[in-house]
Amino acid sequence: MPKRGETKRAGIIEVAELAGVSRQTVTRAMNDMPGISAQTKRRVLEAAEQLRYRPSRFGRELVQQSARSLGLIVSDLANPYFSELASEFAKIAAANQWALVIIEKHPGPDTGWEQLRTLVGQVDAAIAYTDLAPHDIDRIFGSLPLVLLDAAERTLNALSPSRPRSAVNIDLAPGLAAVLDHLVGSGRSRIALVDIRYPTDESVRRETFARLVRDRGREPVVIEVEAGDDDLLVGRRAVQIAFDAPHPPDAIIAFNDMSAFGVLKELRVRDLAVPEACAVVGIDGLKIGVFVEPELTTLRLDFAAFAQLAFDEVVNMCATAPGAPQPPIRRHVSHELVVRQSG
Amino acid sequence: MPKRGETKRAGIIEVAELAGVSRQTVTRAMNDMPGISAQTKRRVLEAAEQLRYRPSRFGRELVQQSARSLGLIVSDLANPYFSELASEFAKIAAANQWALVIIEKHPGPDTGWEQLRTLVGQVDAAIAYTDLAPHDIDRIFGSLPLVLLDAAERTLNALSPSRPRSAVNIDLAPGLAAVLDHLVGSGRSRIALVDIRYPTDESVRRETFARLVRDRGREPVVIEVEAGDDDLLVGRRAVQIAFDAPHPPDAIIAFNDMSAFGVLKELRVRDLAVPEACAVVGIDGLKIGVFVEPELTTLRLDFAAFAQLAFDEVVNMCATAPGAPQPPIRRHVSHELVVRQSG
DNA sequence: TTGTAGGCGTTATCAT
DNA sequence: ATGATAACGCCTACAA
Repeated sequence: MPKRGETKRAGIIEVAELAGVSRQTVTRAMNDMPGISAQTKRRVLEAAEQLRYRPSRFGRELVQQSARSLGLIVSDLANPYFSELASEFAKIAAANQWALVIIEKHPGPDTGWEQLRTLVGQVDAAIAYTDLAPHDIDRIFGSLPLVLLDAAERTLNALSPSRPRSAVNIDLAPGLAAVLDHLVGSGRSRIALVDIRYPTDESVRRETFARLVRDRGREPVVIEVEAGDDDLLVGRRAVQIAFDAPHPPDAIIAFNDMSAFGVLKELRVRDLAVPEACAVVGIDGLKIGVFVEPELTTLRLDFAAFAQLAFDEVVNMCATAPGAPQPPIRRHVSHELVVRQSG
Repeated sequence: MPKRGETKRAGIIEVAELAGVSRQTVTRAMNDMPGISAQTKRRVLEAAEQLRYRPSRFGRELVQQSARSLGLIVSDLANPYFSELASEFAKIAAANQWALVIIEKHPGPDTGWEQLRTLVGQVDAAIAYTDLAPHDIDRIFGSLPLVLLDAAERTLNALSPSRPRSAVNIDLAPGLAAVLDHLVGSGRSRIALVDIRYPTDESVRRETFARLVRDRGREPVVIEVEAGDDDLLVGRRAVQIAFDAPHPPDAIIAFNDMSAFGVLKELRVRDLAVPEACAVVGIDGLKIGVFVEPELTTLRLDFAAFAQLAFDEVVNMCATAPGAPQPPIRRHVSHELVVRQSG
């Protein structure tokens, strides 16, 4: 029964009738299969064209048991961090004949909960970069294979153990150590970290940073900034806080590249030369880091490798028999220091 | 017959048997439908959980005739222009319960032709921002409803008229007129347009620009640059060309924001003050336009409106009966001038 | 080269 | 409240 107003689309049967052949012959023609004469094939394709026939995904996928649709949940695709990552997933997914379904889940308590469930229902596995609570994760994804990206330890530990859940996390310590060596080596003494306060936060960054700085005989400075919609403003705010205080830093490691751009901007507004008066280092290695002046020194994440790890794990989970145990896999990636002009 | 190594996923029948009920009762429990006792429902859900049961999309969609999967083809999702656009599509699609499938088709003759067909087969309609030849469009999309974004007139005219094809194009003239009024009004006399040469190009930009400039009693300057992988370099190259020539411009309208960033950068390298020595105006209105120094004056495109037009047209095409005529719809969007610091 | 039969997993309809 | 039956549209296997 066609829905209101819509006429039913032509099916394989109509095409078969119009072409005067069997359904099977239509299948052969449409899918470039052998065992059909050129003439019959042409007649069938003409009939299909005339009826605007297109094989139904549903019927086809049902019988072929395809299951190659990957959901990627990010908070905001307009954020270059997520779009660069999504771009890598697009390449990897395409190379493996998976469709990549992008789902935006903007931060906030219960924004579009039902919507999310609907979208997730269209997908055979998912990769999520989000700060959803463990409880919500279980409710939304059910027993769908899911790989979490850069999730808080606390979240991971609270996940239902019977569900297929893995994770790829970012290990900040090695990169941070490399930056600190670089900054200390170039004579910086008051090194600050911009740390955005998130509700789900764990302060693990702060502690790692403080330890690493002390290891190098310097005193750590942590600039705490409230999370905002706009990381650019977060960066500017960080500079305001740090430079309105008694002992301003001579090096700033931003929370990420986006906030580093804000740091650069506010320093320029205050006529503080970068890197002479203050070095600035970002985290992520976004492509637009070379757009600004001076070009941003940063800890680059290998997005392609990051995405590949997650994708491999998804495929792995999908291939595991449902009865077999699904030990949650934990993988890690870390950064590489890219020294440019800002530090 | 399960594929190599993989065990068949639990189906509704297994769940029904384990719970000791009929398939229909399982359906009722899984979908929160009425007509089931709380106790039975709980028993069924437990059985489902135990078997890691998840209703098959294929079976479900087959019987429900869903057809709510939208493909978005872009050349490079890591390019902020496309990701900001894609982000709007994600919001619109989600609000209408469509899944958004992102497909990257990087420029180049026959890169992943078969791959593209496979992906397109997973989708019920598509929106494409690409410079594919009309011939390839017909072969790849067949009779799939398709909306082209900012396609060349030549391409549109060559499309097979029997296929459901519409288009939303960008009308540059109104925005360009606004910029020129602004630049002339602030005393600029040698106004240049950076024009990237693409293979499929039509030089329509150049002509519109030249006409509008002459209308205002100034002499147009067109800086032609070969297309490259990197719009930033294109912008820098444009400045090199223009300022190594006898009469450099005092205002540059870049091909897009990304190349405008390159223009800004090269001007800074040459110690030319912006906007004093040379005004710079971008096109697109990307969010990162406020990240650079000085902030970029630009012609902003309303991405949300652009996407909404395309989406509405897709829905419209899908709702049209296959027998009914499908007159190709052509819609247009234009820019709004956003004056910031660079011009 | 072509046709026939069967089943993929689900939901809708109708009967109990 | 629950169950039996019939599609949904397609492809694989086999028969002609």
